[in-house]
Amino acid sequence: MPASLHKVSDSAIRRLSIYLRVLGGLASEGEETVSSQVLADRAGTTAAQVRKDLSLFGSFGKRGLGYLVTTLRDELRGILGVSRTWRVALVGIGRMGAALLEYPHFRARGFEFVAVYDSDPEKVGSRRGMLTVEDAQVLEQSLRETGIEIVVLTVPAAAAQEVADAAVRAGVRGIMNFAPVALKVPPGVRVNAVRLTVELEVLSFSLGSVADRA
Amino acid sequence: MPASLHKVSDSAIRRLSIYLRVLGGLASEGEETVSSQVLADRAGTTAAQVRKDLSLFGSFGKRGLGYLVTTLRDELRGILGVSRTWRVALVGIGRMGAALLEYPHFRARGFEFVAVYDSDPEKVGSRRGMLTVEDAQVLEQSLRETGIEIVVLTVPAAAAQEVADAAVRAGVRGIMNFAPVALKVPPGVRVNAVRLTVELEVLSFSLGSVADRA
DNA sequence: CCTTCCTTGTGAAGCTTTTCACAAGGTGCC
DNA sequence: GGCACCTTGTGAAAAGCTTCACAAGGAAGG
Repeated sequence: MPASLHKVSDSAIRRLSIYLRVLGGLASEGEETVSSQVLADRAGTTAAQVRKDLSLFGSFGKRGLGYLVTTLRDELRGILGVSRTWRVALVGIGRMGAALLEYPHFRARGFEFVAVYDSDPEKVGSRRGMLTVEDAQVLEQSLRETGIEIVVLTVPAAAAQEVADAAVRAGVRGIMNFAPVALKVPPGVRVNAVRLTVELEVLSFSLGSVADRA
Repeated sequence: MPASLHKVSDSAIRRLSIYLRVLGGLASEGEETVSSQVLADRAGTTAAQVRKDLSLFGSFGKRGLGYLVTTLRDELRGILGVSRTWRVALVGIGRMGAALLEYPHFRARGFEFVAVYDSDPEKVGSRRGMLTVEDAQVLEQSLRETGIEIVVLTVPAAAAQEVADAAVRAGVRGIMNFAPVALKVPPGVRVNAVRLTVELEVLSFSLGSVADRA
């Protein structure tokens, strides 16, 4: 029944991450068990979907009772790979980059920024909280030396591919890309794009057509 | 062949938005025509997918030639509802809110912030660029009066549902939600969630399993 | 211990989305 | 004007994802 390597869909993983967030909330409310129905309600999906998603990785529930909140939370952490702390680098420290650097939920969930890069000489050398902005020119070597595996990209679109290439050469395997371009990376490297304008345009489309759903 | 009201999938709309962005780039490069293949490459999808997506709304191409860049761009603007300018309100002006307020791509694509709200007395009354932060208490009435239809939510999770309820009462029909909670809204109101932590956890998962794709 | 009730895990069905493959239509060169 | 070549639009097939429905397992109370 476990299926660690049977390919699991992206949307299933997204939901697991959401379940993990919900379980955190339930745990701090003192709940000990939770049914797939309640989990689904809080996560914005259906009970069947929750059970199916979880069944991709094992049987975590108790029939007649539900799931043990903290146990399931720990299982999900293991599945998602967030029992550990991930060291993350930020490239491009504009307003968006600065906001992400301080974004409390990242650290709370095990993602810690340990390096910041920018190509603007005005910014290089300045402090950002615990960190000093490094020159983007040293990015490749610096990433390689620190063994950082995840990079968050908040650079202008024109620079994004170049930075991504350097990061990949340095051994980075995961990129969270805020720049509005489709990055080309070799197999084995995963890019997750955050397209803020797209999200707004989807809203715009929905508001335009009269028919809609909740 | 046009299918304005045949339900169109969310992912198709997301891709249309991406095509629109790509077409903007092609236009400013002076390209006059583009094939589905080139459009697909730049958008990170396949030629067949591009043609299928476009065919949902009409026949915009010329066989043997491709698509006229500016014409298709204008068609997509119409389809997505961004030929007009959308007046948008921001609720919650922390670091993330401030970054979004200045995010250049929003305005460039026709989304203009025209109001900012926060519940922190320290912030209420302060200026943010052209705008003055208003008290979240007046949000409902103020939104109603200005007829704003889209709201961007960057408030703490605990406050999000309450704010969303007020916005909905004020006639808002589209919400871009950055708070890590699933909002409950009535039919006819559309919520688009931006889950930054989820995106990182998807990366974490991909890096954990050895098998991976580009 | 037995009965009743509840909730999971999961094949199977149903639905949606993507990919395939090719006829049809149009371009541009000769 | 004709021919060779290119690219779209689109049914049909394939793949993927979600929903359904229920047997099986376990809890709780009497």
